Amino acid sequence: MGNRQRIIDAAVELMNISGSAVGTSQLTEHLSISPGNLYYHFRNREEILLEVLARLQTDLDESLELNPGEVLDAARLAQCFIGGAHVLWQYRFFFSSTLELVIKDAQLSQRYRDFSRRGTDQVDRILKKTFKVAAGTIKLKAAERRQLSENMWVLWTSWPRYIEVIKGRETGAEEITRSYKQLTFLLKPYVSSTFFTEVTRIENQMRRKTLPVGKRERAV
Amino acid sequence: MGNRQRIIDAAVELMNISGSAVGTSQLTEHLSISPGNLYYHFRNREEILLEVLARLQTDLDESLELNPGEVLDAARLAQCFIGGAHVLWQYRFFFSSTLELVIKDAQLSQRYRDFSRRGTDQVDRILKKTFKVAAGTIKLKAAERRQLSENMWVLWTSWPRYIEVIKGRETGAEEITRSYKQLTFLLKPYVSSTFFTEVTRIENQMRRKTLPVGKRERAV
DNA sequence: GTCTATACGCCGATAGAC
DNA sequence: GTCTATCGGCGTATAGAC
Repeated sequence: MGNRQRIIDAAVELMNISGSAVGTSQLTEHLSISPGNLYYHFRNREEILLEVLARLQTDLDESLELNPGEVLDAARLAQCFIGGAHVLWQYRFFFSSTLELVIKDAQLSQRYRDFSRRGTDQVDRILKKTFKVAAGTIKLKAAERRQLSENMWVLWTSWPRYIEVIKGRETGAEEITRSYKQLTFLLKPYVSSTFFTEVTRIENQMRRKTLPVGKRERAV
Repeated sequence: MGNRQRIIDAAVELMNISGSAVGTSQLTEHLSISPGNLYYHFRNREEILLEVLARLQTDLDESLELNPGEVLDAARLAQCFIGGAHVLWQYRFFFSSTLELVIKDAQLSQRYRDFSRRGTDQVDRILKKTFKVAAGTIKLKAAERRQLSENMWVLWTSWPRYIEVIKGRETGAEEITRSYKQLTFLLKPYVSSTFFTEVTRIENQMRRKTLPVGKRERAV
């Protein structure tokens, strides 16, 4: 793997550990490369973050983009939310210190706004399909559903760092299940009880799967 | 007002504007005092943040602490959530960069954990009283209510910075109403419709009051 | 309580050799 | 593509005069 990729990986890894203030020197030291090498691959620190954000977008799209005609059952919903939660966990530093990361660069700011908007839209489309298949007794208007989507997006993206700060490190991947549980709880009033039972069943299945195996985490 | 107080105020003010990386030099420059003066009042940067956190706790308690026998109607609930939202807005930098702020100091980390735990508990007590007075058709067990409280706490504290990053600066106080709206939406399924109507009525009242008057904000 | 002066380290970034 | 060497700036913190 080229150094360009390694630098991006290191940025994600170190910022998750130490926070958004991680600098280029720490990256080069961690990778045992020279400052000159880093600045050969990137004009400046913000350009690294632009790449990180692009990768985050790609990774998250993979979990959240639905095929047009696709029918969304509980298993598929779980796949979206659990897959997405993994991605959000991997890039958790970005959501907890967004201002600090983007403040110096107008382009980066705009890209993040687009990213966030897109995320909310994706959640909203998922909810729309969900309610089409498994509507509960309470019906939501489009504006209300949108409100719910935005709440879920903010909660979802904020959850990883919140947990980390509150529970300390070495919490890790088993909290993915928890994130899924908290998120789907917001959905509960608006879906049929059979649908929610299925959603919960998947959660329990997940817990049994991930917990005993232990550290299932990728490079984080 | 003594310089000690002014330093704490400046820390809150500048970190809201520029993020958690604001340093002692920027504080002293902003206040036109010497570095020596700052370090006369505080041993180090973390000690300033400890004071900020203490003030945040005091301010938030004022909005969230209930008298033991107190009955909680919609107006009182709104008072808690709107008053609290003002406080959270004033200290918004703290919730968006908690890790960065707290990571270097074990005491500060612990204090923040306590603060966060206390906040969740306070929200939970408010919900408990609310459901006692205005229970909806869906009943919650204590564990579920707790889940809801934690969701609300994370959403509530994350909301200010989220809005700021997404909508850009100069959004300000009118977003308090929005925060209240998003938060109470989570409550909607679990309270009686008359109670929620009342909650919404207060929101509209607020919007008419705060918007035309414009910048109602205190020193932020 | 407040100041000046200063030590020391880290960070972002560049120049130029290999 | 990668290195060494280096610059200027800023951040935390201290010593000691007033």
